[in-house]
Amino acid sequence: MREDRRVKRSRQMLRDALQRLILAKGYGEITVQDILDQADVGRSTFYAHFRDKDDLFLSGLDQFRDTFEANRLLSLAHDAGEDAADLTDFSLAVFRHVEEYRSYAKALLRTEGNALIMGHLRHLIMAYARHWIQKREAGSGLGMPAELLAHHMANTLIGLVTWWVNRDFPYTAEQMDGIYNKLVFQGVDSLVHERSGKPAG
Amino acid sequence: MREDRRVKRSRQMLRDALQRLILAKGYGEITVQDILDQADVGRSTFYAHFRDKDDLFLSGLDQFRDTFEANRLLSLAHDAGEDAADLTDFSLAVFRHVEEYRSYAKALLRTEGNALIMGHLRHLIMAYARHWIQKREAGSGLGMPAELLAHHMANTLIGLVTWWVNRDFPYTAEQMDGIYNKLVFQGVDSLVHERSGKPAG
Amino acid sequence: MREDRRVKRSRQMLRDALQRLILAKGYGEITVQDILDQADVGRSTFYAHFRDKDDLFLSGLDQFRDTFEANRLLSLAHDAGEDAADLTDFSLAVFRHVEEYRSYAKALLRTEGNALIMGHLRHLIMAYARHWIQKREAGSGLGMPAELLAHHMANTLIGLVTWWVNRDFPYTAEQMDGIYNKLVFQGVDSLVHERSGKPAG
Amino acid sequence: MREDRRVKRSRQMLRDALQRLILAKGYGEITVQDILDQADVGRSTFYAHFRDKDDLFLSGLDQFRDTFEANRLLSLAHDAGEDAADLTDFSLAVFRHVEEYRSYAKALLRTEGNALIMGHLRHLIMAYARHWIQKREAGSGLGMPAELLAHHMANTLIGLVTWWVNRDFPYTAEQMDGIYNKLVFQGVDSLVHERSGKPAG
DNA sequence: TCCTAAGCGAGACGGTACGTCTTGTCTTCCA
DNA sequence: TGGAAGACAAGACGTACCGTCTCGCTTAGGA
Repeated sequence: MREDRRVKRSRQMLRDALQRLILAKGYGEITVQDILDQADVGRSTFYAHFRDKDDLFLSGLDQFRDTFEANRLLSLAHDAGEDAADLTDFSLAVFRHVEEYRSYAKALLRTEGNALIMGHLRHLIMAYARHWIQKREAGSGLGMPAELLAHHMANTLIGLVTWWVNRDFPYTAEQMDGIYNKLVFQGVDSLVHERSGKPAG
Repeated sequence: MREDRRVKRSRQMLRDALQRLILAKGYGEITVQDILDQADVGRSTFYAHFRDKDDLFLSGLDQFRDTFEANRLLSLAHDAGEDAADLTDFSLAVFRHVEEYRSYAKALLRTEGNALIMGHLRHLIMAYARHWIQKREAGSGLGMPAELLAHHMANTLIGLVTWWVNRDFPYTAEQMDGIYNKLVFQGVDSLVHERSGKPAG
Repeated sequence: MREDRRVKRSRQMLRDALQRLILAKGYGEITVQDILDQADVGRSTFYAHFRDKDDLFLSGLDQFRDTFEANRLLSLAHDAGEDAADLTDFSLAVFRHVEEYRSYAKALLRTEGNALIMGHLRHLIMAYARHWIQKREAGSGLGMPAELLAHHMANTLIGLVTWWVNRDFPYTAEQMDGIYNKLVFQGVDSLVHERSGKPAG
Repeated sequence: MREDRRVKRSRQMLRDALQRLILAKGYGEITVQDILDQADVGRSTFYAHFRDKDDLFLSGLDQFRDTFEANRLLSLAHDAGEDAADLTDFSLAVFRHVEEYRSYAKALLRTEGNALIMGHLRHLIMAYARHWIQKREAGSGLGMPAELLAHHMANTLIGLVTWWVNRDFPYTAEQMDGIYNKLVFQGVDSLVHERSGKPAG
């Protein structure tokens, strides 16, 4: 009976239901019963597959990440010979991805913060940041732990995305990525001292 | 009968109870009943004074902020003629304050995130950031909204504090403040002495 | 706040609700939620007062017993000088009581058996039986443990009542009591006028 | 696949599993899932063969009855010419049978009452009682319906067995049968008026 | 000093959601 | 292709908290 396809179906129906509900009322307001009704699934089925609402959400997030990753690598396929998993590409991909799913992103941030997703996202982003740092670090001290740096880079990206989403996307993804790079790599001083008109498009 | 002094006493007992409980089990695990027991106060009294647990917590936070602010200004009293409320001083004061209340800070961060306090803190810090920005901005465009910048500066400070607390204070407050200033004002590039191949966003 | 009268009221409302429901659908089919709805009481209130449905039912049974006992003694008040709590009177009182609450009795027996009430009833009746036995036993061995006898007398009463109720009361209470006395005290042989060939066990 | 022998095997495995579980935890505490696990059988298999737990139990009971009946007749084989199915013989056979399976009997009575088995047993016993009554009744009125009498005779037997089992078999089967006959046929009065030492063995 | 409105503790209450459990049906796989 | 495995819907259970409420007792501050 290996891998009954009903199982996969149930799990997906639950994920879809949750997603719909997030758009409709925001993550925090959703009860397990809501999900059950929306997915037309029995209570025991839910708990057979997921520990709780967060677990379900995270499982969706994993799928999301896979999709994101696939898209990102695909879009960089032509970039042969180069290391595709560069942080820059990564941050831009993040902004673009968020832009693509704007309404979902807005719904997720409805409840200011959502420690769950933020923690998860940070972990994910930090992996890329660590990678980038390792490449640059070679032979030279950083003056601070790589971990702290990775933490900072991830935090900044998340912070900008949050701001961007909450303000209803006042810039393009490319502009946001420009801002991100400036803030993280050059710092605030570079803004004050230079005469700059607009963030580089 | 206005301003029965029992009122003030009840409120303070509740705040103290919450604080003790935060140290004991972390904010998230505390129930209203816990607070009632700890403060030896009736349920109706609690709800007469505070809307809910968060409200009580925030009321404590306001007190905290006042204390913090008083201390900070006091410690800068000698600094006559200068604007004491400078951001630099501010960030250092934050690190020092957190250091002073390390166990409380750790307890608060036990539940990764705590959107409530973080949101509140960000607002507070952003006020200082806005002030700083206004001073530097004079006459020169920033290339991005001051609000975004303030957001970033607050976020970074919060991020560093969080990292610092979770890693159990591996640096002094002064070192952390140095890191903060470097990351925010000079950016990551300044750390990497070999010119990184980072292309302009 | 001693003996908050709300408490008594809640408990009584729950008991009444259960009684109504027993009449309506039989004990076995009733869910806690049914009771809550019927009594217009919150779930937590229910569980604050009773462990579960059976507990509620038994609490009602206790009331019932008190009423029964009060009535019985009252109706025997004139019978001065004699011991009113005689088993004979008791069995008749039982039949009469059951007759008075016929519909309730029928509802209770809907689910053949109901070990809960039967066990409880047996205990109650055995108390009377023990009393009767003690009076007769004086000085003469019974040939078997008094407990066994009490058990038997109670069982027989319950059995007759059950049969009577299930057959829809084909006799009067007085007739049933006569049958009960004959079966228990004289035995089956007394019914069969031809001397049966029954060999001694 | 005529009468697939798997079918018979499955049915027997389920019956055995139930029996083991009854000994282990008492009938009432057993869930269908317990049986499935114990029998190492799938859920659908169970429901393919039995309506529910009671059905399975009853099917085992039928087997049991057949065994009982076979034994009883066998042990009376020499008694040619007489009607072997006499009630007296029957009651004694019951006590002996129960004695033989004492641990199983105890397990079954763990949950005071068990309306299911009791109802079933009563039906069975009543058949014998009816038979006995018919023989004695010839030509003489009983003063009460034969059904009621049969009910009473069955009830009493069950009651005694229950008491016997719950008290851990304080008498021999023969002694119990003596008590049974005395209580049912002579009645309680006979105990009080006669000077008797011990129930007739 | 009295007395009176408020503050207060105690905790009952209705309500909501949870995660667990068990049942009997239904779908899929496999021999 | 028919039987076994087990996924599933349904829904009851008892628990945990919440925020509202109803009590009487105590107590402070104005008369």
